[in-house]
Amino acid sequence: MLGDCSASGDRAIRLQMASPRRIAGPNAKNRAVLLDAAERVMLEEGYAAVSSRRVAAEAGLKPQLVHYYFRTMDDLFLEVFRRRAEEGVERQTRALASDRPVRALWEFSIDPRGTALTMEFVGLANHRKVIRAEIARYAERFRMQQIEALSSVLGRDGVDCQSLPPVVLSVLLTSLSRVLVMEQALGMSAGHADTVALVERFLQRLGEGDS
Amino acid sequence: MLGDCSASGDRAIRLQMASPRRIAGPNAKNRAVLLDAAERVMLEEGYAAVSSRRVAAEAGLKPQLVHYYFRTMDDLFLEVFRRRAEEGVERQTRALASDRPVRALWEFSIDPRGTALTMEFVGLANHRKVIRAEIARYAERFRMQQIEALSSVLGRDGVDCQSLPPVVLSVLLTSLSRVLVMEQALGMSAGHADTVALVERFLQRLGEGDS
DNA sequence: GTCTATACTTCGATAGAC
DNA sequence: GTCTATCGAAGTATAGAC
Repeated sequence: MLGDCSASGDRAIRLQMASPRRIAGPNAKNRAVLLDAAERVMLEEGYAAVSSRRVAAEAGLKPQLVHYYFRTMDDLFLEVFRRRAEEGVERQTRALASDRPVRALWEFSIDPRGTALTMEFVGLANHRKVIRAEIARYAERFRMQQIEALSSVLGRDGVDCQSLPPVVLSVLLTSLSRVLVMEQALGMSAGHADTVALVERFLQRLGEGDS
Repeated sequence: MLGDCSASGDRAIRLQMASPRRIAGPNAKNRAVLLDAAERVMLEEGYAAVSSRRVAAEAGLKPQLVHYYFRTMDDLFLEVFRRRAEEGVERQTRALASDRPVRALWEFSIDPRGTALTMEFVGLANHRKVIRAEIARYAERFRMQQIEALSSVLGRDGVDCQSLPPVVLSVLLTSLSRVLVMEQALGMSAGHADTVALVERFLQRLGEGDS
């Protein structure tokens, strides 16, 4: 009768507590198509617009397929996030290893696309704890990486480490870039040019002036 | 204090192009109840959770009543925003008029509740242009007010106005407070204490040290 | 002036057909 | 291994009863 559910040959433990429904393998072609579509919708219309139906339409697929490739919408969000976060870690690693690490970091941070997506995820994190945990994990990783790199730079270039600890510089650069990009999205620009100029002067003091 | 929009009598032109459906007057008691409920939901679960059903449940009313008091959900969002924005303008005016204006401004900006709500609206603004326009309008108003007040303070206290123009200070304080609050919401704290300490030192230089 | 009944749309998710 | 048919809940909004 009923009892014999997931019997032999399937000792595999169901880590995902939920349904035994079948899901596509991680390398299926449509997975990437859907991830791209979700990301596009998220950027253009905000996370709230990312529904299975909307994403499917964007990808040119049937809505139900979203649930074949991703068990839940949270799974989809998580994968969109992880993909870009991993890419971000790599880009930041390269930036911090360059000959002008602070400038490279700044230019990387001020890139609107990355920030816009991040802001969407931060919004999403407000009411989805799985997402919040994942974002926090990566954000701390980013900051630690920055602190480490900035420590050696600030020590080397005769900047007063007392009045500007590396961790504070990290917070400052992150804050400025985030808010500048955010305000630009709103159509604001008051004070932006002057603020960027201030950062440029600081970079020059570090010997990382504009080439 | 707030723009008491839909004026008296009924010569009032239907600016809202849409339906002639009847709507409650602006002072009906349940309006405030619903606005409060919407704000609470927005803060606790994010803007995406603010649906007519959810808000009604929070307010202890029937879902359809939301549409009696507010023609559309956007109208509801706008009124929640305007109410707090007007209050914010007043609070900032008082802060900037105090004997330690920069400190008062900083403490006002770093208040989590105000920032959290603002961030929700910024997220919402990504895909609702009516909201975007309204937020931008108020944000510029806030900044202008700050610049004006900071100009006299910076001039007065011997801070080098060349290297730190008032508008840049405004952008800096806004950015720092926004991001600090945002990160706190994610459970992050790395570098926060040090950053706050830096701001404190700056306030001291302005003669606005902690009493 | 205030609220109810209800239409119509879109949502996430599952079961089961190929 | 891949996709379709379909369910039940939740979404916005309107028309009309009290």
